[in-house]
Amino acid sequence: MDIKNKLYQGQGIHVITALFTVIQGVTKVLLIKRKNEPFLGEWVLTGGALYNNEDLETGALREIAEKTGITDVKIKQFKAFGKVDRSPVIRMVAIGFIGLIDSKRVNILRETKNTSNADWFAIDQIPPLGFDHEEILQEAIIELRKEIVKTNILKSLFPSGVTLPELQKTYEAILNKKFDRRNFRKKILNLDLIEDTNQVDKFEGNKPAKVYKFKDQIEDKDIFL
Amino acid sequence: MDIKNKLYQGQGIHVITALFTVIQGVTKVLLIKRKNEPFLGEWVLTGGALYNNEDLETGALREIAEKTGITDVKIKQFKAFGKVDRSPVIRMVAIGFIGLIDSKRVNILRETKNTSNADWFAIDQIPPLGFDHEEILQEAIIELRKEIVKTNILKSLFPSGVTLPELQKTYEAILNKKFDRRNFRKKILNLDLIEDTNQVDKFEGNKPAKVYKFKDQIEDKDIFL
DNA sequence: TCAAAAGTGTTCGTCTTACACCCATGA
DNA sequence: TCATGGGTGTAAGACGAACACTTTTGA
Repeated sequence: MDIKNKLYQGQGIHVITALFTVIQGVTKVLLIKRKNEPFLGEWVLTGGALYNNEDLETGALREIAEKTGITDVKIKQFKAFGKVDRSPVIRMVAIGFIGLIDSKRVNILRETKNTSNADWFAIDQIPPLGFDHEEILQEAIIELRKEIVKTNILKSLFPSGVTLPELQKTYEAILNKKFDRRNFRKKILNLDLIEDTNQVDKFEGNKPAKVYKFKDQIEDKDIFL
Repeated sequence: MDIKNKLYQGQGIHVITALFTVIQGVTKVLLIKRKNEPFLGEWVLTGGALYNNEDLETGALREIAEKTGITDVKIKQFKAFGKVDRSPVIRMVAIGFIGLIDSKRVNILRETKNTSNADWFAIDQIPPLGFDHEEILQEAIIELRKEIVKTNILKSLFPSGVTLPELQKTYEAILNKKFDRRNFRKKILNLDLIEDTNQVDKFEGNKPAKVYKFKDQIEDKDIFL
């Protein structure tokens, strides 16, 4: 390989995470306002250039930690984005991740060295985004919907456990669909993603709900049986 | 973005395809013997450096065309591989693709400018591979198994149609599993991937089989109903 | 005792699995 | 007419959808 070959010289890698949360039944994504060129002043997803000394996931987690202070997110790589002109500076390929965090755990850094603002936006009320982040976000939403029915990715949203009614509201928010309570319970328990703790969650004035937690390990289902 | 920053200067992108075929009930992958450093003389998957003027898929297809002469393969991006030390020259991130081709259509170029040999290898008899291609191949096999039950990716293997007994042998080879003939028919037809043509395929000495073809468009199934 | 929210079971239709016989062809 | 391989149906169990009443709690 000739590292001076003009055909492929001067390339770079982005690691970009669509970081979701669910607040009061609304699915939201964290957006950051840029403080530098290119796309100065525009909103983008969490992310940036991958460093030479870190793996893809490590880089994505570093960017998340810089913007949110959160260090224990589960993220999942879902697709690479590499249109020739997706970045105006040099040829950049973006590796896209999704992740979920409990928004109550985050104190969003409103201003950092590279960003002038940050906030949660409902996924159906997204402003114009810089780079190709609108495309990345749309694919991220699809991936998120696939992941929550197959993996324990929602564990990051409920680190201390969740009741089935809460969980149902979360699924309904992310999938944008309503479920019958009885059928939801059967289905979600059949997915083998969560397990009963022996605690109950007391609210005022109504029957306490059982608390479940996401398993640490999910076994893969057989395909095509 | 400071393009001279040492933290992320001097990166590059690989596009790598695990190109599969099925020959007489055996799933095989195309491997190439390298003629240059690094990994001179070692076997690797089809691929190479992405050029600055091409999208990811375009680059992967160019590499396939250079090695096989085939230009109408369906490929699917499935994962990026970015361990810090996966390439010994400069920091390279690989974008992994899978694809299928009918081996009868290929005259493998045994010798090209960059490669000294090329051949099909059964996926359970793979020699040591250069770079991180063993890892890429293992994940590619898993992806292939998922794809053939959800998409028309097998269309490239049977451009002129296929009978159900042929198709069953193919699924059995790729999934490494046997099926009951009657149940296989029901299941595959239910997947809505193929449709009846009104032709039959005559062999000698037995009942002619109906010919089906893969649809061009597969509609996505609802998740979680 | 009431309001609010959680918990639970049954029926029906559809899909999954296991399993055996008939059909069309060329030799 | 026979050997080879292709095509089809049915019964039993599992899963998905629709649907209503009972339980627990605090006010």
